[in-house]
Amino acid sequence: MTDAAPPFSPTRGPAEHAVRDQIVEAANDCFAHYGYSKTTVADLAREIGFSKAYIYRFFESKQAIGEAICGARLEQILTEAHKAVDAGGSATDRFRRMFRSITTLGVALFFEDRKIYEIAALAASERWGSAQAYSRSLRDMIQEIVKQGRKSGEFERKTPLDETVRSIYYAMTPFIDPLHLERNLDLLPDAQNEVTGLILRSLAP
Amino acid sequence: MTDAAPPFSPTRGPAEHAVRDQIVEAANDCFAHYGYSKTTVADLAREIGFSKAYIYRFFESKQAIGEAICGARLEQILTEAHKAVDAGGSATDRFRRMFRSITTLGVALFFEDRKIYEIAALAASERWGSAQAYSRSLRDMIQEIVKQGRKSGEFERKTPLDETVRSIYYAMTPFIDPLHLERNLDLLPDAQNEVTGLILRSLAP
DNA sequence: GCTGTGACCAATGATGCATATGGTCATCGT
DNA sequence: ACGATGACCATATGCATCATTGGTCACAGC
Repeated sequence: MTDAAPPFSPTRGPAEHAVRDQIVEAANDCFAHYGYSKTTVADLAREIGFSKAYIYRFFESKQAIGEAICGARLEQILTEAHKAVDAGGSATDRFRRMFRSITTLGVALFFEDRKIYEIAALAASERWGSAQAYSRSLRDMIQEIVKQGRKSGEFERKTPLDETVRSIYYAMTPFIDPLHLERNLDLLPDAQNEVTGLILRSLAP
Repeated sequence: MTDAAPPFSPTRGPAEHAVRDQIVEAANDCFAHYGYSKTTVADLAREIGFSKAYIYRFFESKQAIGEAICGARLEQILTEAHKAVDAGGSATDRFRRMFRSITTLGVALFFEDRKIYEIAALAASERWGSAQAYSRSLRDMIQEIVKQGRKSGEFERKTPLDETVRSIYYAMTPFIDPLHLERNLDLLPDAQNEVTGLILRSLAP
């Protein structure tokens, strides 16, 4: 198991360090307040009382800081989704709750923390590591549910697992990917439920 | 049956008129060459040897011209897709060919007529009438296939037809919508086949 | 009534430039 | 070896200015 740290975001310097945390904290505040692009590295430096150069001892670039913020928030969503999944029930129920919580949390992020959402959208459009890690985790989650459903006889077992998982993920995309989600807000929650239905029908044995 | 004309694009003046055709032709050339945004209405006017003001006797706006161009091209794609569908076979085969031809033609447009593709992307992102008409036609096509598959006993009949059609359409989105398609080029053709599989499994009786 | 236009306006866009910004480095103090 | 920085550079960004552009209208010739 890899630890809490995102698999790979271009970072440097000591991984555990008070100053690193300070930077992340300041970035969280500033990015959420003024947005990623309008926050300068100098702003962050001033905020924590160090020089700009020092920040670059801990992060390779401004983007790396953005990835850390974005990645943390996405992991938070994943954690909540996992909670929803772990609440038990059939694989069908688990899938429903998983999908539903992911989009609900995405929408919440959009309305309650727009500036952070924008970072996530940027991460998605530029394929940042944090976004890739997020989608990989999501596919892992789907895989777990499908595996369980197959074991319990709830889901079909003919289609290769990988293929099943990927195709489900693609079908979910319009309600998962920040770039798509914000364009589909007016379709919620109906469209999402209908796609859930389609996916579950496709899993029927 | 509504005629060849797109259901509603803000147009005006006589529907059949040599000058209208000239405008469309010039627009086709200029847009394809220089792009929609870099072609000015004055350019089109010069091209056909009339004044700019005269153009506005036939089109309510520059966008309306863009919609005409875009709409025509999208209808062309639909026509080709229809051909592929009408080639016969089971509903499954029909669906496969339909989906495949739509994305293939989309990709072809992207590589062979980038500038026109960009108009389509713009139309999608701004929800132009031509884009809406396209998606409606697509849903109609899906519906026809599903209906046929249901009649022949190939597809399940429990789910409401409308819901089935919409959910299939959503699942196809990543490979249909210009905005999504160009971001997913690297996944083709595998991902598309996998989603096709998922959709067909969901239709199993 | 139909064909056709030049003059005109508000708003959007290019253009050029000063400033700000991301990022590096040599260096200093401990 | 670690903590920390100011000076520095190339590029990106904001900004003020001015030119284009989308769009309208009153009017002219037939």
